[in-house]
Amino acid sequence: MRTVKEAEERKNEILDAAEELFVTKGYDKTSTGDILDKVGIARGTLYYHFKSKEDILDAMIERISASMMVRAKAEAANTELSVIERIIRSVMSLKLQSPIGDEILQQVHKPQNALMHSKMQKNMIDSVVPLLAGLVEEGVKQGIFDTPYPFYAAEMIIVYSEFAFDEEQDRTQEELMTGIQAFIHNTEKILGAESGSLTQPMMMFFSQSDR
Amino acid sequence: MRTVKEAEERKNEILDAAEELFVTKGYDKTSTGDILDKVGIARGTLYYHFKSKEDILDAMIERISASMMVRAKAEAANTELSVIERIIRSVMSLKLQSPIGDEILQQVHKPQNALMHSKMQKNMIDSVVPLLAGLVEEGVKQGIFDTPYPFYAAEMIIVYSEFAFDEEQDRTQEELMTGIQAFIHNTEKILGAESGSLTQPMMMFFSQSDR
DNA sequence: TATATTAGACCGACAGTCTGTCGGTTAAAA
DNA sequence: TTTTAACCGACAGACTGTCGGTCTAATATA
Repeated sequence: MRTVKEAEERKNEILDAAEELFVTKGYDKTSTGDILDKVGIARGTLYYHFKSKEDILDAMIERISASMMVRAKAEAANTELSVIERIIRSVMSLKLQSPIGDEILQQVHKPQNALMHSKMQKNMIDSVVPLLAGLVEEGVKQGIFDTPYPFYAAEMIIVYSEFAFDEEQDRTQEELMTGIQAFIHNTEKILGAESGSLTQPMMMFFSQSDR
Repeated sequence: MRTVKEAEERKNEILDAAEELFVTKGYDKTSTGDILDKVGIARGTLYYHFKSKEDILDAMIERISASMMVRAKAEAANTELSVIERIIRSVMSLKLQSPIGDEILQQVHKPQNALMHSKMQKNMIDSVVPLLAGLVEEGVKQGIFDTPYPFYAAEMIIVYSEFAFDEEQDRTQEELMTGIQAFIHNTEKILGAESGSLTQPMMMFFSQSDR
């Protein structure tokens, strides 16, 4: 009746269960008991592998974040595309293809999940900003951007996009459209890019991908 | 042995105690029992006035936020100052003179207090952005700014400043200085202001106020 | 091949803490 | 005297993390 597995395997089983529960029910409302039931293990086993509930959350975020960065880095390294295209694709790779489901992400942004949300956000920003900063620098060298602060330009863009395109912000379709236009406009200004130089590739991206 | 008070008075006593505890110990680590002890009332009394612990948090944030907005609005309405000065002073009034203590705010930004932090942030942004947007519009009319999106310009500036000047970001003194310069630069770009037009009043502000 | 040993994985009862409820009590106004 | 708003504290229910002990499978030993 007792199944023994390699630590890594069990850990992943636990993380799988936790991820689904945290994301559907929320972190606070998921009890360690829920995870126990889902995985089919005893209390002691959970705490043998993780030192606390929050430890599970951290590991889960680490896992998600790592897989997202693989995608983003791949997009950023694709030298066949222009710098602007690479920026758009690597930033978008974080928004769209969420590692989990799709609309489930709405749950992440409920006030209850503040801890999960802020941890994911921090983790994401920490890893994406340097990536984007590199692309911006490249753009500056190529003469298509003009800013003395590539890093902080990247930071401001990422931080704001993280906020503005959160599901939590309940804006109408129209507000969202204006918001996107404004975002593009402001981004061009911050990067010191020519007016409209981002609009074109952006539209192309959106028209080729479904949503 | 039993003291009866007006509901409003008790509520404020509870909020006073909660505010100090939440801010020093953190929201999660403060138990309702702690609040009970501090105020010197019984469990039932607390739940007579507030429907849950989170309800207390919300009320507390409402109270803080309201008092902050009074200051910010006063600065924004002071027509003796230039638009740029009013922007600086109203935004700064949120950062500096925190309604609580000073360095205590560090606590607010620990991961534990994610709920409190995000609620305060959301509340703040919701109320400050429209205020700042008004000032930006005024600047556009006066010809010192140039942007087709005053509201979103304001939003981007506030959201980013909220993030960048969080105590949580542990940056060196030097990084902070470059960060501020970059922030000013980017802000000028977003507002379509002349290069350097923000730097001057900003310096003046910092030199006259101690910190 | 058969048996003993060991270490890592696992179990579940339990202590301790916390939130929110509820029936009942008291002080002060009507 | 009655009524009502404020107050009390015991208690139910839930949850997290701990701990002593158990099992399994790999390895060592005979």
